[in-house]
Amino acid sequence: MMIEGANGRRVAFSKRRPGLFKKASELCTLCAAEMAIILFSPSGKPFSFGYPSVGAVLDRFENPEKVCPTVTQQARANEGQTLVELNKQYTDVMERLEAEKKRAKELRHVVPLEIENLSFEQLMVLKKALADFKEMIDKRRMELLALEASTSVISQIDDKHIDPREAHVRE
Amino acid sequence: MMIEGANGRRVAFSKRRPGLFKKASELCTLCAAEMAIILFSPSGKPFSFGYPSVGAVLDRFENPEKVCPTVTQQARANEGQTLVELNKQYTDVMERLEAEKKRAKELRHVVPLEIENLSFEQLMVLKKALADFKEMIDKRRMELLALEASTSVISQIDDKHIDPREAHVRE
DNA sequence: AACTATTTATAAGA
DNA sequence: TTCTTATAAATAGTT
Repeated sequence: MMIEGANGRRVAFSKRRPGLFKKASELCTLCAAEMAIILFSPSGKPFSFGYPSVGAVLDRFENPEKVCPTVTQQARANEGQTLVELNKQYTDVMERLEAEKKRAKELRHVVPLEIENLSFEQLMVLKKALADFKEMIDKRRMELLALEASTSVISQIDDKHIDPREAHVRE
Repeated sequence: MMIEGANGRRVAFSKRRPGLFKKASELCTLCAAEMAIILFSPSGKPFSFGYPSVGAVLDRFENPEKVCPTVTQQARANEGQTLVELNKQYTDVMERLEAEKKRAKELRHVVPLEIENLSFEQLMVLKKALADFKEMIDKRRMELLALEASTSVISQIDDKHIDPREAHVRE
C-alpha cells in the first residue's frame, strides 16, 4: 500500500495534504464542527490545521467541559434580583456574545494562520503588520475616549478590566 | 457558507466525516506520514483519528525533537545531492518567501479598513487578542533566532549560495 | 507547475 | 441511518 521510493511519497504528500486540509475546513464551516489536525510529513516536517484553533480543540479534548462552578457562582451573585432585571442582563449578555462571535469569525478570516506553522520571515512581516495595527487601534481608542470624556462623567478606564455594565452603554 | 438548520448540518457531518478520515488514513499509509485528528461534531460529540495513534502524534507535537538532531538529520539528507539540486532547493524556498511577503503585505491593506467600524468594546477585546498574539510571535521568534544561530553546520556544504535557513523553514 | 483521464466524494432524494 | 446515482472534486500519471 505504501508508495515505494521516498520521492514518490514526498510528491503524493504534497498533492494530498492541501486536499485533506480543504476537506477539514469545509467540514468545520459547513457543519459548525471543531477540529484539530496534527500532521508530520514523511520527512518529519510538522503541519497543522485548527478550527477555531489547534489549541482550543486540544484543550476541549483534554479538559472536558465543566460548567457547574461558573454557573453556581453566577447564580449566587444573582440572588435578590428581580426576574425582569435578570432577563435584561441575560439578553444583554447574549447580544454581546453574538457580537463577539461574529467579530472573532472575521478575525479568523484575516489571520487564519497557526502560529506554529509560520516561517521566520512570515513572522517578521506579520509582527510588523500587527505593530502597525495595534498603533491604529490605540489611536482610534484615544479618539473614542476623548469623545466619551466630552459627553459623559465616566472617566478612568482600565486597559485590562472593562465592566460590562458600563461597556454596553457605549456602543 | 454554514448549512442552515441543525439537522442539515448533522446530516452533512455524518456523510463527510468518514470521507475525511478515509483521506487521512490514505495519506498516512501511502506516504508514511503520522497524523492525529480531534473532531467535535456540531452536537459536541468527540471523534478522533490517529496514526500510529492520537497519543503518539500529540506527544511528538508537544515535545518537538531538539534542534541538533533535526539539523544533523537535514544535513545528512543533503549528503550526496549535487550543488545544482541544492541551489534549486534554495531558489524554491526564496520564491516561496516572496509569495509569503506579498501575501502579508495584502493583509496590511485589508485590516485597517475594518477599524472604523469597530465598537469600543470590540476594540478592547481585539486589543487584548493582539497583545496575546504579539507575545506568542515574540516567543516564537526567539526560538527561531536561537535555532538559526545553531545551524551553521549546513552552510559548510556551499558557502556561496546555500542559505542555512532552508533547513528549518516551515510552511 | 500544469494538464487531463480516471477515481473518489458527496448532495439530493428515497 | 443507509442506499442510489448524477454531479462535482481530488488526484495519479505525465509533460
